[in-house]
Amino acid sequence: MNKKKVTIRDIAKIAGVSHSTVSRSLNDNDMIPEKTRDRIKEIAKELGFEFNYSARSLSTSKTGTIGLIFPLGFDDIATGPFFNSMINGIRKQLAQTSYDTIIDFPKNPFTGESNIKKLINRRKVDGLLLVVQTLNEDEWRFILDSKIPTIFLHFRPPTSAAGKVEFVCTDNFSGGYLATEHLIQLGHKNILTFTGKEGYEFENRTMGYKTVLADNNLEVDEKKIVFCDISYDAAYECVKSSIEMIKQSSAIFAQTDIMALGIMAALKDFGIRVPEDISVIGYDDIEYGKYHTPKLTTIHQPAEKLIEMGCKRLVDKLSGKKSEKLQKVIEPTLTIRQSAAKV
Amino acid sequence: MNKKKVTIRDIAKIAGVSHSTVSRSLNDNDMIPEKTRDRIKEIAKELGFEFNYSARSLSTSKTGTIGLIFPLGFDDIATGPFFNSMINGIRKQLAQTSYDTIIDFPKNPFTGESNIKKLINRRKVDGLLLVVQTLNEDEWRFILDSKIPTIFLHFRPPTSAAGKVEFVCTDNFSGGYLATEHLIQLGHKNILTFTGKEGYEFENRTMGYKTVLADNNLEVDEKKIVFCDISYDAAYECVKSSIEMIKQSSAIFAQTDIMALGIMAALKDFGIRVPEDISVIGYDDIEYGKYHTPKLTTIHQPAEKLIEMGCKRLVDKLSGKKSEKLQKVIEPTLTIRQSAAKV
DNA sequence: CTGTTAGCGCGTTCAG
DNA sequence: CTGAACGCGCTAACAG
Repeated sequence: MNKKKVTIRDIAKIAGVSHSTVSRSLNDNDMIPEKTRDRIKEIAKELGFEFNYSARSLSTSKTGTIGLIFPLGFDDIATGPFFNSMINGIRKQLAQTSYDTIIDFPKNPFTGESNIKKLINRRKVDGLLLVVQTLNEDEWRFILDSKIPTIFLHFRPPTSAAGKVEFVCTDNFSGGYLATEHLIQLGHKNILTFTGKEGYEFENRTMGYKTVLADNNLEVDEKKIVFCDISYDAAYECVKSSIEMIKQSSAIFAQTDIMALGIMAALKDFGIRVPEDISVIGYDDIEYGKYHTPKLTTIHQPAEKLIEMGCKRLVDKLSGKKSEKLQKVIEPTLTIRQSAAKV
Repeated sequence: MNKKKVTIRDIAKIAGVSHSTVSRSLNDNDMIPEKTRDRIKEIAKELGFEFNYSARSLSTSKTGTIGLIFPLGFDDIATGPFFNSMINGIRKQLAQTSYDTIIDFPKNPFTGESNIKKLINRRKVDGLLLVVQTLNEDEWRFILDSKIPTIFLHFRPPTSAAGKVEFVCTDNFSGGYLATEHLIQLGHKNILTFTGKEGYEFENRTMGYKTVLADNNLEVDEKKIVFCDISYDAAYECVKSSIEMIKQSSAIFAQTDIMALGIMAALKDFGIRVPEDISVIGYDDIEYGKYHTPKLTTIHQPAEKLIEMGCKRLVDKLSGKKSEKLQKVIEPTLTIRQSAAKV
């Protein structure tokens, strides 16, 4: 068979034209009469020809691949499901284009080297999709200087840089507000929240929690904000250490679904029923929430929409297609199931 | 700043040597005295130089990237956790090398095009890591003809091709045997198994189940093999439709952990206690199994080991390092927790 | 040991 | 409309 890689010159020879004619035909250049183009495409197809992207990149400076920077450490039960479905969503979205996807951690976990800089320097990608929380000064300068099209997905870039950068993320303040408001509307007055120890998204969710409390003339008690690692286990343990306070409350706003699951497991061990004795609302809307008993009421992050917008915009930029600058905060929505009930 | 990409010629000019000397130095060619090499490397580092991989590939035919073919549809609760941790394990393993990773579905979900062929044709990768169940004739020929180094991970290549190909997978027969044997040792005689409707891995697990039953002079009853979709929901429903048979059994071998979880949820709704009334053993050892009540007894798939072996071997092949041909079936192990008990 | 000279495969002027 | 010629950045003979 065709063991040797076929090049445009091979096609040229067969077609009896020069290799530039082949190049033009395959790139749909109007200069070449359609008849010739078709004939050449036909031959190319028969030979199973595809451009050699290395050669092509060298002369066009376009690689035809997008760099997806995606964090490490999300294979655990803590944050896994959400990010897992996110990565698949991105892959699916990109599969609709002709771009290939290089996936990398933000930093090399062994050397600490910045993969963003690496990919740019090696000229391996045309654009970047960043699912990262932070970037250091160095990386910022690099991205900006290199002018490489870049979109932040899910995480919001630092406000100082927000103007220069494109992003699409969800409104965590609004999500926190929404979750707590739902609890209030169910008649709850004494509401605890379990939040993460770090990360602006948690700060914002907590801010939403506080705000809606104040808006409804309910007391905001700092003690009711329980800081805890965002794993199932940690949430489980936190319940134990906060059990007295919990017994005096009628509802808990868990700032991740996984925490909600850990909380509910611990509650069960204490003989506290959900939602009869206490209501629980989560955040993320991971698939598993639907299968839990009781089914988890939660805040839905519109990840699909976010991914679609981000990927489309990046591809538009890369292909020179005009579209609006993307700087968008999407509103999360409330998904009512069974774990939160009237007081 | 250095807005323009720096090339080896720029370095050459600064160092007062020719560009080939720079190339040789940066590639650690012994011909160049170490002193010169160091000086040049120093300059390169200061300028933040990295090779332009397109150019490099064009002359060496090496891209410095590995293609990871990873299936679609594993973002769900059904099979998600296992494959999710697998993808992260591979990423981590590859991060220890200087290879970048292009990730792709086996086929483009929209056009149906083979991404394996695409990546090879476009000359985008040096080697392939295949986490796929099947390959069509066309793809086989392509891989073989192109002589691109390829390793099958997790899934075993069709036996007809097993000789020509390198792979590392786990022994599903042995896993099925192990799981059922554990149940037998606990004194169970009437054992059901919930298996998937398709996939050789399920066939083999079932074969292991049957074999150990026979080895222990226990009846093999085809009715006790419950075929069901491998999702949580499907398993849940299957329990309902098989409830009479279940009531006459004392143990269930669920061929995935997720099915085990669905089964246990359904059992609970029927007021059947695990493991007091019935024992359940799973397969996969997903993280969540540890958090379930009761904690799930299951078969552990040595994914880390498999990944390490596969990635190392591929990198060895790519770098020309001699190492043994990889054609290995790894034994799974039993992880005893709480969901299976003495009869 | 080092510089010069060819390509690698493709895109792109620039003539014709 | 089409072909010849050059260059992208790098590696690899081939001389010196």
